Amino acid sequence: MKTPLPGVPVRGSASGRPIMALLDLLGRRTQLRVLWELSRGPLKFRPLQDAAGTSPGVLNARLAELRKARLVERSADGYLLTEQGRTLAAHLLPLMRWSQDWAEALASDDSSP
Amino acid sequence: MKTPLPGVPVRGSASGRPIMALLDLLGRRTQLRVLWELSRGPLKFRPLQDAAGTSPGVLNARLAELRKARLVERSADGYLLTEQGRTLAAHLLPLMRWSQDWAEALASDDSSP
DNA sequence: TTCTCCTGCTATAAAAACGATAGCATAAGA
DNA sequence: TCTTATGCTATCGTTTTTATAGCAGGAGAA
Repeated sequence: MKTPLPGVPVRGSASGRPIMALLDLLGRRTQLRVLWELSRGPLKFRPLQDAAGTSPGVLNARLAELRKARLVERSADGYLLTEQGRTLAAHLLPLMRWSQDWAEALASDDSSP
Repeated sequence: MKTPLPGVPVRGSASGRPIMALLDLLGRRTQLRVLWELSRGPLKFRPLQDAAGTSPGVLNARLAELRKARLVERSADGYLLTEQGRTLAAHLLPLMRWSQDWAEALASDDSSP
């Protein structure tokens, strides 16, 4: 499948704007998850597959996209975020805190209708 | 389809951890895009459909998920981010800047091998 | 009332993507 | 040589998405 990159039209947007390419790239199944798992350190193919809970075919497709986008590269230790990949992942880390607040808010909603 | 929410198992993770529910929720096609478009202000169904470049069926599914997750609600002006939705969207905004840097880096990579 | 719009969907079918699983080629070790 | 680890590719059934058509309810005009 075509990797969304800045400068080219992507699904749902013909503008080629970088943000649209990014939202399309990250909006593919397990893509955020792969980034998340790699943000903790490099992983080889199978450990990454287990960590992300996906199939080899899908993982391979995601890795190809991330490599084309220069967010991931191979190293002796396995797949590794590039410098760019790390700055992107840095934006994802605060989501962990956010998600905990979200969970609490949903829990209190549920118990007080 | 089952909406991923904190506390329940989601695709690729049985842990029920909030971050996993969030990554699954956001990793559905056009979901980030819908949040992105709504972060600019409320939109009614068809304008939102046009803005996100999607079909009514998918948009309706995404809105249902976002409403179950209490990130979006309906108002007289159309679909609107909740307070929670706005704090999440606030984490997305820096991605615009990041994506521009990314585009520049890719462009200079391409031209200097 | 009847005729248009507009809005917010639902329905359907075909195409694309995904998930689960099997298996293969290569290389290192026992 | 036999086993194990690694990084995939292949296949097939299911799910999801895309594209498009259409409908019900409400507002306003004739």
